[in-house]
Amino acid sequence: MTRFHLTIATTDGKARTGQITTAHGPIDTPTFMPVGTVGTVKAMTPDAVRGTGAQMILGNTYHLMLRPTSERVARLGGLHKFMDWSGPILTDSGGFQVMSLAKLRKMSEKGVEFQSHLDGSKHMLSPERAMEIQNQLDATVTMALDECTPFPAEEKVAADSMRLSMRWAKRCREAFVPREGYALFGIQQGSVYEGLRAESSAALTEIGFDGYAVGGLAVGEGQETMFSVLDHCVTTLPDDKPRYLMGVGRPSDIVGSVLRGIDMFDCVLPTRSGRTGQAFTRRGTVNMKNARHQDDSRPLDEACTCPACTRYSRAYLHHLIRTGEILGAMLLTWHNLQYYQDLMRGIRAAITDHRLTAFAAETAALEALGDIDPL
RNA sequence: GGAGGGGUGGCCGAGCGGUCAAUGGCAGCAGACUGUAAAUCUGCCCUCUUCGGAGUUCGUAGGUUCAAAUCCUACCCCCUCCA
Repeated sequence: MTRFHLTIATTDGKARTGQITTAHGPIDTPTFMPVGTVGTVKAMTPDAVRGTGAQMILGNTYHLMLRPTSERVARLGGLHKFMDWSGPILTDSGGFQVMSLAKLRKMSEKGVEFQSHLDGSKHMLSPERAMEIQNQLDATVTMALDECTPFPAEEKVAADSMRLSMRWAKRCREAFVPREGYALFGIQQGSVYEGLRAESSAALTEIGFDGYAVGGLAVGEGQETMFSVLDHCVTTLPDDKPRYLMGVGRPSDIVGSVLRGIDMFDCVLPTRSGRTGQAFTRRGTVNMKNARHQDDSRPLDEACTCPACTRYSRAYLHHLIRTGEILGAMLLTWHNLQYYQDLMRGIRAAITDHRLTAFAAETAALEALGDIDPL
């Protein structure tokens, strides 16, 4: 039987490395999940995504609900089959769109009424409906519907928002249909307030979830603040269940968060940046749009094994990005995802070797260098 | 040879007496991007600047006017049609 569960192999301070067992295969933690909002990791084939070492990807309730609709995906055999991703899939609940599409939705106790950004049609997303959609998508990990509280938020506002998310979390738990190897994650909110985060943890733990996410961070508060929030809010979550920091982040954000007890991450940064010309490398973050790469015959990252680095020059990658060619977006996305997965492998090895603190310092120092001229 | 049309900042192209250092677009130079309304968005883009401004621009040379990219004259180029 493939019961959904986390097995911790080694710990290093608050950090842990191990494996999550799911109905769709194992996930080595800490893990990074590439974002595939509308049923595709943009500019990548599933094989390529898998090839970088990614084991789990994200999909999105809101986007797939509108198009092609969860009912259609279900009819076609579920999201795994539909997009040819046989591994685990986690679907966000639409909670982030509550924030990012704030102008296109109305909140009530019942749920969120979205006005489609595609055609203006109205769609009621209640906790129950969010569970139904994610079930139809056949998500391995279903996320509870929450409100991603914007930053900054007054304590009273953050409290009201968090408590609404907790009431919704309970309704999600009740509506969720348990299946072997599948999971439902609750999402902690509370903005930057320690008391609210603790209250949220207690509420979620009381309800009981298969995993716990930390939401509402990396929304403009800055790394220092995010880390100080994580310092107190992560350990209030059960330590025998996966802990997922939603929407994070830069390499240094990820390592620093692992150091504070996080097991799972997702972020659009490697894919979006890949499409807009920014590459993460072992020599700093490089903007491939810059004219200084025009005649550079060297590889983007000499130590990287991805096709962009092993088969092409910086000059060619620069040319592709410059001319807006699709291949440029593909190659840089590929590279960034490879870099992120290499980073996660490095993190896991560092935990195993009990040297994550040093590893984190190196990552942060590298990022602080910024866009240096490498090699 | 005749009749028209036109020459505007790297390119294309608005403007047609003052509110014009001159709309836009492209190219160029940078920046941003954190549960994706993003192959997107933002800034700069004549020269100098203490960023308040200052100085030179709209084919060339004159002229009219308080004021000209805009009106007049001459000249130099370019395009279209006719012969």
